[in-house]
Amino acid sequence: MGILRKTKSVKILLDEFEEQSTAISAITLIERLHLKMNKTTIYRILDKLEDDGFLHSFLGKNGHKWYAKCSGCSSEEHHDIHPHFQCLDCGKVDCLPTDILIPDIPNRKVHVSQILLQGTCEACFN
Amino acid sequence: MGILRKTKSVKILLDEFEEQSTAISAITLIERLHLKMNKTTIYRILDKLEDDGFLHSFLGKNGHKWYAKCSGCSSEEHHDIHPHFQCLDCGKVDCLPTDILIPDIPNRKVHVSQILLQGTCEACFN
DNA sequence: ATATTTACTGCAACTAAGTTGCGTTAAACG
DNA sequence: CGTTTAACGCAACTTAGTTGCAGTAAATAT
Repeated sequence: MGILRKTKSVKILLDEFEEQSTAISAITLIERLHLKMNKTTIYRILDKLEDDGFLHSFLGKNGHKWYAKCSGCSSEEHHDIHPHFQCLDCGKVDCLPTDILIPDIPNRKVHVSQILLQGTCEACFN
Repeated sequence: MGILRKTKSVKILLDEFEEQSTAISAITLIERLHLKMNKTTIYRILDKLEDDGFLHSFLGKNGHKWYAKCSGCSSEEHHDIHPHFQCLDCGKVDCLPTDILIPDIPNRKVHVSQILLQGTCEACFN
């Protein structure tokens, strides 16, 4: 049901995503903010921000949860199904604007696609 | 370092994948075989069968580990990077022969791609 | 066929990400 | 300022997967 009150904790988390355009894992946030708030709070707020269409989540390598800002989503619909790129050197995860074409598959209907690419990122490439 | 001895447990696990062409999650195998072997053994054998190039693994929804037979892989190289399809109705997961084209991404080098499609499968479609 | 070696197994205890219940705190609003 | 209740912190839990170690059983040698 999304965020109802703009608490101190909510503001702190929003700031984290404002400062950084890359995706952030729940684990990273828990480490980074453990003096400021409890991990339960972090998970609950992330959940709600996702419901609100402010963040979207996906699973990185190891099946751990990552969050990144949405662009143009609402609480009604998430329409930012894009691939994510995780750098195997520095671990950074970005959203890729690139669209990957999912071909039609006979007798199946694809609703969701989760694409995680792994390799070497811009910064680590040089 | 792969399988060295063809034990009873190894044979039982190989049979599971022989009988079924779809992917099987580690959790399912643990449930299904808990009278025949310990979960530690299951995880260890699956690991080794993957090293051997007999199985490949990937993460399903929830980040849980799934395994499926390889076709034409060796202990040197896995070259069956294909998309996987998980049915949201029955939960079944298949390997898709379809190739999905990963476009070149400026200043990044893609090494691995993990594509999980979710939707409605053949059987649940009708 | 029996003995020896050591890879493999089972068990119990652990790790770590994420969840739940509940009593307390602090936003929001009259 | 007082009341309401959403949100918080804490501790305890859940569960997938891992680790260490002593005992078992494949494979190989005798």
